[in-house]
Amino acid sequence: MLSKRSQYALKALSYLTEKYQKGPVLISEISKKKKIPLKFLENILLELKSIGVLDSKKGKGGGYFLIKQPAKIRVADVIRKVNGPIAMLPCVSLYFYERCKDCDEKNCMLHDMMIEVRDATLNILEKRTLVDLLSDR
Amino acid sequence: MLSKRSQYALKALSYLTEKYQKGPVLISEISKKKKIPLKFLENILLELKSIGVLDSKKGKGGGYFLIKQPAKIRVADVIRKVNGPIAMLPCVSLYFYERCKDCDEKNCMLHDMMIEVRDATLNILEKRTLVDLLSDR
DNA sequence: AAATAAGTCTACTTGGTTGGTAGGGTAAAT
DNA sequence: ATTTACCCTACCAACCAAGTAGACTTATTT
Repeated sequence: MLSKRSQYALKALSYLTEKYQKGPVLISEISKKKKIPLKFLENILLELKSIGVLDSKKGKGGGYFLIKQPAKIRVADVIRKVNGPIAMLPCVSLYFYERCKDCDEKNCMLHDMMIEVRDATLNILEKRTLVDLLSDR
Repeated sequence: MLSKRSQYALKALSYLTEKYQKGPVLISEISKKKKIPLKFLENILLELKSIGVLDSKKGKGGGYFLIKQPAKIRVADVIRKVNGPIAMLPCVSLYFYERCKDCDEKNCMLHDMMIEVRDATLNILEKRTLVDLLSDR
């Protein structure tokens, strides 16, 4: 399941996509328009800065804004940052890989099946970008 | 992410698949062979009875055994019982549906994308059965 | 009938995660 | 210097995951 955090992140980013290249947008504005608790949203946006999709300006006239083309910001990357792994098992995760004890990956059928699931999922989430999230309203 | 519970469930069932129609198997045997904490496993097996894939006999010579052909027991159904929803959002879940507030499903692109992900996932997990989990060792 | 084997049931614990909230600090513009 | 707005740290309640403990019930064997 996607966390609230991820859903909020995507909603906020989709709002910023609508306002792309129109100057900084207040956290409070996003919060109000997308019905996201303000302080929670602050925290999420801050985290998103680390994947280089947005930046902020302080002081009057400040706010958040995308610094990357919305069409180049992949849904998968947002989810990975905010939610964590997309795969169903650590041992099949590309970005959060962890070896699994008590299971030889070479001949574990569960492993193989979960790789298939991962690929099918990524095939969708890595092709979709913020632009695909629009017409959301 | 799949819970330990689900992984244990699938491992236990795959062991029972190997022993299909060879009489009851002790929880303690499964526990030892598959390295699953005994009391935790007890609990999981008990829960699995409710989806009608296995039954048990008490007393000496007792144990657990499959009552359905392994080739007809779908991985997806096991996961649903033990782990919960497979979909990434409640509003796109087939078996655990919940309407999402603050998002009109009719024109929420996130919703549509997650339906795609769900279908891609189910296309794999509903086609695979316990038999496909073998050769696991 | 008693002993033993085995699953059943209830309850508890421990640790981590989720979804927040509170409040002061810092930087930038006017 | 004041105001605006993001930054940072800390905290909290509720929930869930993973597992443990122990008594209870049912079935078999002697």
